[in-house]
Amino acid sequence: MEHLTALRGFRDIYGEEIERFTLIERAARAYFQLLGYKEIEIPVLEKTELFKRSIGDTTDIVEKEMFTFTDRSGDSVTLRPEATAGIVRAYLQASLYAKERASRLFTVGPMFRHERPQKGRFRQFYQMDVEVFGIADPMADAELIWMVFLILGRLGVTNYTVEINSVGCRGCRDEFRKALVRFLESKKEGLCTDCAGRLDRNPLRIFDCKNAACFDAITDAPVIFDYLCDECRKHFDDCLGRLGAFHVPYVVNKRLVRGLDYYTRTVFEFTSPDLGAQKAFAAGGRYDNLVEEMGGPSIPGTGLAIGMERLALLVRELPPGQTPLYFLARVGEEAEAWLIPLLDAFVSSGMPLAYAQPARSLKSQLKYANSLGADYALILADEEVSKGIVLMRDMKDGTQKELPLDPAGLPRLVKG
RNA sequence: GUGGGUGUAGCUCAGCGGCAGAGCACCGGGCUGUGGACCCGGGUGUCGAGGGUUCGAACCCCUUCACUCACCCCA
Repeated sequence: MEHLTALRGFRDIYGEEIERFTLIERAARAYFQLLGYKEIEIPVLEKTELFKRSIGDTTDIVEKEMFTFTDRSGDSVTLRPEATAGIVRAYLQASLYAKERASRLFTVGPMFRHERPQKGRFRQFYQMDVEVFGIADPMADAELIWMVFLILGRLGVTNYTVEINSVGCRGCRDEFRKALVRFLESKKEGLCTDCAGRLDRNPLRIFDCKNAACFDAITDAPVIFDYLCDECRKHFDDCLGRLGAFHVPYVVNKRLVRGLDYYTRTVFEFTSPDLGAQKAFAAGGRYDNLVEEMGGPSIPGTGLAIGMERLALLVRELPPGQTPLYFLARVGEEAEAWLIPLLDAFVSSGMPLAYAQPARSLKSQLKYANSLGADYALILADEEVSKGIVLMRDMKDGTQKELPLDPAGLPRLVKG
C-alpha cells in the first residue's frame, strides 16, 4: 500500500531547520520587544474579499496564487497569502487607532500561495510580519529596516544588500503612470505577451519582468523616482538620512517596485546572492492609503515581512548546546530500578539525562551515549547498586570516579 | 501554468539488457563491565508506480506520480 505524503509545496519542518527557525525567531523577538512591538495572532483563513481589496484585484497573487474555496455555508474564503491584510482588518476591528496614537504589531506564522515550488519557495511558508500604524514620518520606515539589520547582525548573516526606492503617493504615481504608458505604447512591439497585457492593467509591474526583451524596452523608460512630488521626495531623502544615522548600508534601486498594489512611498528589499532565484528574504514598504481603503480612518502604515525559510538558508552556524548532557547506562535488574528515581531527580534539577531503551550491553549503551554527544555517562550495574555507588565517566577523556548512589544529591554532585 | 534535471538500502550514490551493489549509518562480535580509533561478520531493498518490448528489464519504450532547479511570481 502506498503511504500518504504531504501535499506538493507543503512540508514538514524538523531537525536542524526548525532549530534555525527557533534561532531566528528568538533573535527577532528580542528586538521586537526592545522597540515596543506587540505580538498579535490573526486567523489563517479570511474572507476572500479582504485580500482582493487590500492586495489588489489585478495582482498575480490574487489572480492565480491564492488558496481560495467555498466553505460549507457557501462563502468564499482564502488561506492568507500574506499577513498585512489580516492585521489591518484586526486593527480596524479592534479600533486600535482610537486607543493608541501609534501601533507596533508583529505576527509569526504560515502563509499560503499556490505557486510551483522551487528553492526557497513553498506553498505553505512562514513569515515574521511587522507593521507600524499611525506614523507618517519616514522614521518608522527607517526603524523597520534598521531592526532587520540588527536581527541579521545578531544571526551572523552578512552577505546581503538592502535595496530601497520610493513608489510615490497617489498624486505622483498617477503622473508617472501616464508618462510610462505613453512611453511603452511606442515600444509595444518589443514587449512579451505578459507585459503587453500589463500595460493596461498594471504597467508598473513591467519593471519586474526578467524577460530580456522587456528589460531592453524599459532601459530608457521613465522611472517613478523622477516623478516624485516634493513631499514624496522629501520623505525619501529623510528616510535615507535616518538609515545613514543608523549606519545601515543601502543601495537606491530606482526600478524597484513591489507586487502588491497598496504600497506608497518607501519600498525596500533585503536580497542575498546565496539564495538562488528567489533572492529576496525580507521586504516591505509603506502603505499610507490602505487603512482608509479598507474602510478605516486615514491612518498611515508601514511594514515588512521576513521569509523564514529563506532567512534560515542564510543562517550558517548553529550555536552548540551549552548545558552538558548526561547519560545513564544501567546493567541488570537492580540497576534498572534506579532509572526512574534518577531521571526524576535530574529533570527536576533542570539537567538533561538521556538513556537507552531498552538497555542492551554496556558497550552498546556507551556507544549510544557517544552518538548522542553525551558529556558524562553515569554507569550503574548491580554491583554498584550493592555498593551504593554510581560511576561517572567523563566521555571526553575516559576518566571515571565513584559517586554515592543518592538521587536527591546526585544532580548537584555531578555538576562538580 | 511552462520547461530542464533526478527518483536504486535509513542517508549519499554507482550500476544503464544477463545473480541487486559501494561508502556512511545501523546491529552483533573481537573486549561475556566501558564509547570515539581499529579488525571481523551481518544487506536491512515492492530499483517511485502502472503498462509495453524482450528468452531475460533497475537499465529500452509509453503513461503516471513525486522531488528538484529555472521561467512566472514573490518572503
